[in-house]
This record gives sequence, structure tokens and C-alpha cells, in this order.
Amino acid sequence: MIKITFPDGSSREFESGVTPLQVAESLSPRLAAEVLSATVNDELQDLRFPITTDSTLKLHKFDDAEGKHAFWHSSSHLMAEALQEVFPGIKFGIGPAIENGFYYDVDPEKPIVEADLEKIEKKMLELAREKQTFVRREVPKAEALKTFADKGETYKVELINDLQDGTISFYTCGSFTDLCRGPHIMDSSIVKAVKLTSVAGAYWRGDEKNKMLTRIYGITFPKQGLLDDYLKLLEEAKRRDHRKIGKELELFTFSERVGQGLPMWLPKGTALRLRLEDFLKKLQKKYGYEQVITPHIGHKNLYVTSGHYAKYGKDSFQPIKTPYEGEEFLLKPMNCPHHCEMYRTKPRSYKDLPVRFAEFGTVYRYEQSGELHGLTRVRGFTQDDAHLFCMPEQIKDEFKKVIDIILYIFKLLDFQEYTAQISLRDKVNREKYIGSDENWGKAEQAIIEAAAEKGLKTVVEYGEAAFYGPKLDFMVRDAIGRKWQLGTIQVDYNLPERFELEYVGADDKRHRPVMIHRAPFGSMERFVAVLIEHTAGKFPLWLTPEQVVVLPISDKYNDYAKQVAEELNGADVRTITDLRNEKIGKKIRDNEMQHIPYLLIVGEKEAADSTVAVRRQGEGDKGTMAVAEFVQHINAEVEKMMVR
RNA sequence: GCCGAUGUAGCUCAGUUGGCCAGAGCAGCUGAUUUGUAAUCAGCUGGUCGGGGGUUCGAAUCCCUCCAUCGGCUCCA
Repeated sequence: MIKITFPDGSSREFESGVTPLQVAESLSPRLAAEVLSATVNDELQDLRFPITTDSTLKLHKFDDAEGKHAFWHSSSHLMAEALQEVFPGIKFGIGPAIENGFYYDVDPEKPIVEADLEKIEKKMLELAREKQTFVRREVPKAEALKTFADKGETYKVELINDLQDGTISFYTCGSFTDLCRGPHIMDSSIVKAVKLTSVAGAYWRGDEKNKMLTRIYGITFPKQGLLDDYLKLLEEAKRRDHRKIGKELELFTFSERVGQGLPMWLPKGTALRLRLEDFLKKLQKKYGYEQVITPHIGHKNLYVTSGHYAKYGKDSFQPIKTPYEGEEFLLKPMNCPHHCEMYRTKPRSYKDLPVRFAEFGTVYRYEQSGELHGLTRVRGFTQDDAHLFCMPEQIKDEFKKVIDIILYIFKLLDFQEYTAQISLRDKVNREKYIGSDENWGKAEQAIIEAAAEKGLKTVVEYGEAAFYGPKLDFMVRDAIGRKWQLGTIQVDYNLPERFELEYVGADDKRHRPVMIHRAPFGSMERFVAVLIEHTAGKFPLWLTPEQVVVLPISDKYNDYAKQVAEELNGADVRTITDLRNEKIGKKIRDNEMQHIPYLLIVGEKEAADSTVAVRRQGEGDKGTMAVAEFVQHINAEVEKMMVR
């Protein structure tokens, strides 16, 4: 007999050799029907894994990540089997489970296009219904090599060659056998709903020097209803797409003639952005920042000094083709070197530190054409940048204050769920980074401590640091659960050294300050994109370009509408009028679709007693009130938003 | 940059296998209507069918090429 301990701490005795599936059956038939994989002593296993020693056991269903993983990974095998039948001669790369579903990289004899997906889906469902068992088998490496070499599976052979010597596990379902670590589900019959979402190119082993394979993405579910929900979520994401809403609400635009990846902010988008900028400027002023402005270009030597030029090479910079006096200038890809030069304009005393330069700095980076995407990935964008020059012992406090600013922004804009990623150096490849080990160590420690003291939920990622220092990146979850990376804070010991920045300490000696780079929004473009998708274009009242629209019932009341708008604008309520000769229903519909928070309907009654009929966007009629009363009401609402 | 798909009016889209002057709805303009909480009616304007080249008696439709967009890959100071 062996003892099995469950996650809740309880335990039971079973005969040695019992499988997770048998344990599940002994607990409840329902559980046994739903369970997909198991964690035995912290290792993921199949449900048919025999347990022979006292163990801890956690059973995974579709509602946890491990269960989904086994389900989707098994589905990728099922898709491979279907592909093998529909496209004979196809060669297989890798086929893992991902966050939402799975993919398989394949090398078909003739191209697979989107129109083929339905055919593959059908085949998958057909195979699933055959209740094919996933059978695990362990073979010696040599045999594994021979098996795949005989089949002409060149990619698999390459993968096996890279594996350590010893036994290798195979999984077979139906006619398809794959090299695989597992775990897998018991059989294919629980795959009830299949959707292949897209076909795309992907370099073999993620290396752009390799051949490009065909990647087929898909997702499967144990119930049709779950697939329907997923498809609805995709629809919702489409509805919220900032590119679509940006067009509908006239926030920004692109033009082929202006150039790829160069967004232009239309009047309403500009109003929104300026409001965000003003908000941040005021907040930063409270935290002791000073606003600065620097040019859009800089001398090549600036970037040679900063180290960026050597690091990224001349091809990554966008040169100015008409050099002044034969000198070489570059469009600035970041603001830090300029700010360093401003720090140097006079001797700095320890009493002056931290010096905090803030700039809404527009920068230009050469992004490859295929990477451009709406406002989230562009070639010209504006960072809500600032550089804090401080004494080493001030880092942690400064860092914590920046965290406070970021968290306040998240709260104000209703990003309720966020995590922070601590990005450190790659543990092995250290030649990618500049600066001394000692400084890196200090910087990493400061970040880790500041995050811990602020009680942030963090994950540590190695190899994600900037080349000049470690960073803390904030990720938010939007209203429909998608993750976005926003603000960033980075410690930098390197630029102060390269620019020979100094301050005079209390000991009357020269010391080197430490720099903190930070951008709570990240960039205005990216932040507004995320905000659009998060709010679906219904911006908070304090931020929205137009807060109120006055709608006269007929043009007899246009003068009164204008008068109301004038009064509201005089009281700093952003108000427009809709004086079109249209029926009130039409005006309401159009302005509702523009997501203007308040619609004020005015007709004979309102004009007679100086009132407005208030309608809240999305909520309907709120009754009539005096204009002054409405001003109070809306100001109170904005006030309440800002102080929470 | 790479793989694949797409590109028709300001917007959303129709245009069967190449065949009369390329269509609709919305938006815009003009007029009628003077409206009470999500689309009033009528008329009109608007397109070198992404650009260029080719095949053909004839091209939005077929071929080549360039550009842009979309889905991914690679990249992201």
C-alpha cells in the first residue's frame, strides 16, 4: 500500500501501482470523467502513470492551466494525425500547447491555405470520435532516430539529435506517432469542439536563418458551449480593436503618403492625449519632476557616447540625409542621452539630487515593416519619459515613488489587475550587457527590494533586461482579460558613467549619480491603444474628448442649445452641440454611438424654464434639471473620479 | 525582413467562370419636414476598382512587379 496526499492536505491509502485515473474514480465518477492530467510529486504525468511510492497528487481538469495544457497538446497531435491524412507527405516540426490552444509547425508538399482549415477540422472531429487512445512508449535514442529517419521526418531527427542520450518517449494516437514528453489525455473522444484559427509562417526553431514552416493555430474544447464562448470573446476583441474604434471616433489616422507606422493624432485623439499628458504633468510636478524639451535629432557622437550606436549599429538608426556641415545627425530613438547632457550643464550638489527631468519626448525607431501594428507598434511615438539622477542610496525610495505614480494611474483608469515583471540579465550570455557585475548586482537588488516593499505581485524573467540595466515592467489585464505591457522603470548605472555625470557629495568629493529611466504609460500611442481596447472607446468622463452634447428637439431651440453649451463650456465642461436638422431619435443614436457621456435634450419646456433633460450614455433618461444643477452634478462626478 | 491572405466611393461591403457607360447602404450636399429619448422622406454629388506593366477584340476579374493593410514568425533601446 502507498499513501497519496491531496492538495488540501488530506491523504488516503491505495495499492501500489494505482494510476491517477483510478484515484479519481475512487473519489467520484464525475471527477474521473473530467480529469485530464495529474501532477504527481510535482511532476506532470499521464492519468495512466502508475504510482508506486508515497506521493502527493493533484488532478487537473480543463479549468486549470495544466489540464488545458494536456488537452491542447493532445489536440495538436490529433491535428497532426488529421494533417497526415489530408496532406500525405507532410513533415512535422513541433506542436506545443500555448496560452489559448495549440499549434503545429509543418512542412507540407503543397501550401496549406486558410480554405483548407475547415477540411482539417472535420477530419479532426472524425478522428476524435473514434476514441483513439494516447499510448506512451519509451524507446532508446538510436531507435527513435531510426524510426523518424525512415519516415523522412528530418525535423524530428534534428530534434532527437539534440536530446540527451537515454530513453525517449513516443506517443501514438491512431496512425500518428510523435516524439513527445507528454502528458496526454486518455483518449481523443473528449475533444468535442475544434476551431482552427489561422495559418501563418514560422521559422523552424524560431531562427530567421532557417526555413519557414507553415504554422497552423487551433483551439479545442471538451464542450461545444466553451468554443462558442471563446468565439464570442474573439468577436468582442474585434469590436474593441483600437484601430477600428480609432477610426470610428476619429482619434487617429495613418496615411500611406506620410509613411508606414507614423500615426497622426486627429483633433479628438489629440484632446484625449493632451488630457492624459496634463494629468501626468500635474502628478509629476507633485513628485518633484521638472518638465524639459529636447530636439528630435541628435549628433551621431551622442549615441556613440551613450553606447547605443555600437550596440544597435548604424542600420537601426534613422539618419538625417542632409548632414549639416558634413556632420552626421540621427533621428533620436530615445531621450536619455539628451537628458544626460542637460544634467551636465552645471555642477550638481548632493543637495540638489534627485534631479528629475521629464519630457513627452517623441522618438523614432526603425521597426521592420511586418512588425507594425496600429498604435501599439509604430515608427514614431512619444514616450512619457523621465530620467531621475540620484545618489545610490536614493534609488530604492525613488523607485518606490515611481511605483506609486504607476499604481495611481492604474487605479484611476480602472486597470484592476496587474502584475510586475522583474527583468534581469540572462544567466549565461552576459556579453549582451554593458556595465560592471557589481553595478548590475546593486541595481537588481534595488528593484527587487522596492517591488517587495510595495507589495507588488511580481514574476522574475531572466534575459529580459535592457542592455544597460535591469527593469521592472508592468502588465495589466484589460476588461476582457487580455494582458498588455505598459509602464516601465529601469535602473541604469551605465549611462552616468559613459557621460561622466557627477555630483559633489557632503564629503566634498565627486561621485557618480545613478539614473532611473521610467515611463508610466510606456508611450502615449501604446497607452491610448490599450485604453481604447480596455474601455471599448467609452472613456472616463474626466478624460473623454467631449463630455456633453446638447441636442435641440428642433431648430427652433438651436439658440437655446447654443446658450446652454456656452454656459457649460464657461464652467469648463467640454460641450458641443448637434444642430443638424434631424429628428431627436437620430441625434441620440448618433451621439450615443460616439460615446459622448452626457446628452442634453432641450425643447420648448427646457428653453422656457432654463433646464436640460439629461440622458446618460448607455443608461438612458435621467430626468430634467437646471443648467447650474447639471454643472454641479457633472463636476462632482469628475471630482469623485480623480480623488479615489 | 520572411510566410500567407487581402486591397472596389469618406466608411461598411456586393460585383458568378473576363463582356453594355462599376453597384448598395451609411456619411456628404440640396430641398421638404419642425420633430420629445437609438436611423423622417426625396433628389444629387462622389470611384484612373491600391500604383505600374503585361496578356486579350475586351480586364475590377488572368499574369508580373511595386506599395499598403491584416494574421503570424523574427525583432523591440
